[in-house]
Amino acid sequence: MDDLSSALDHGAMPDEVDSPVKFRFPLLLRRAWYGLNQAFRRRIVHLGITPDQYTVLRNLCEKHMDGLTQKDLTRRMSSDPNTVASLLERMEGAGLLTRKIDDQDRRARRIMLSAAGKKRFYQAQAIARELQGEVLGALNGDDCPRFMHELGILADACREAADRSLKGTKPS
Amino acid sequence: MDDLSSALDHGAMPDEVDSPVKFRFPLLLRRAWYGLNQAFRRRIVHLGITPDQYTVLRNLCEKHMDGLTQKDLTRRMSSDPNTVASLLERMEGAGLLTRKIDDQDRRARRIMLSAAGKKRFYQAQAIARELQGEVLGALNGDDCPRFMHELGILADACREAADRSLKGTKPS
DNA sequence: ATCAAATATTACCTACACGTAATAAATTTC
DNA sequence: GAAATTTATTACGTGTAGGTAATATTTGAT
Repeated sequence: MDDLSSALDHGAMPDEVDSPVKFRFPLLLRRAWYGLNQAFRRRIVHLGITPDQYTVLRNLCEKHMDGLTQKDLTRRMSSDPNTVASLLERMEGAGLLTRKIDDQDRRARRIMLSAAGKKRFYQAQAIARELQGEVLGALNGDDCPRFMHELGILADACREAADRSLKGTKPS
Repeated sequence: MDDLSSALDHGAMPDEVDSPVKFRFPLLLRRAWYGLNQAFRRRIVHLGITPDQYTVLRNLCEKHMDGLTQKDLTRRMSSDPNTVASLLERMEGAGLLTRKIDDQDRRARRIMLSAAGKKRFYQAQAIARELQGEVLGALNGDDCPRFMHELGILADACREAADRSLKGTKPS
């Protein structure tokens, strides 16, 4: 067809040879994550929060009465400082939390849940649990712990790959 | 502390009782997806494309010489018509593909990969395969097929939950 | 043929992901 | 203890997720 593909020796090589479409990890991961996220978003839209905002609320609510810094939150959410900053800005505007300069480290800001934020969290948590139950119900209960263990291994491998890819692109 | 939490009977109920943090599905899924996406983005940035653009290229390249409509692409990517539209607009501007009105249905636009797009895809595909190999290497090879099968089941369950959540919010 | 309903896409909006650069405060180094 | 480095955050930019509404074309009912 063209000289470009032949230059790379990729005439008409289907990808399915070594990994059938239905089993490719990135595809399945994307499908699962987008689906779960969308389902949750649609179910909590009436609470005026998004899935990511719920993640913030959950992290703040889980035995962190002294609050968290944005850095802590960023790490716990597998997220990014920039994203977390704007997320918290919106949530502060909505009255779900407060940000105050940390006493020990005046560079950092300590995030504390407001009463309204706590209430909103528990409302959404009931919905989250219901949804999680529906989804995990599709799996044989006995297989679940092992599956989650393996997903955890892969999640760690993904994060490590991301960290490795930051500098030097791939240290062989 | 406040009257709001007591009003919902949620004094200080830790979430870990029925599902340890390390095993919660949404957390693991988020961590895996963000990590994988970030790793891939960092490894292909020099090619001038993003992971989502790669997904477009892959779908167009996989035995669809007659092209796909945006609707087709949207479904195959587990994505959204709006997102796909702007994605394709950028990619068309970058010369990776062309959009022309479909002959059979003049509402639709048929997307065709350009030679440059095809070349870019094969360059990125090598990187994608390498990355996938690194990540899946963390898992015992024997466990892989079963894991992928189960992940597929959950992915389907997530999508179905999302579809169910569109109308009626939750048909009880 | 005509009008109503369904469908593919675009336009516009808000929220998030994440990169780079700037700012400010802490820590290390000399 | 002042200067250099590290670290937490913000400011700003591009790209993606996805909602609503508008537009255009096709399909279906009359």
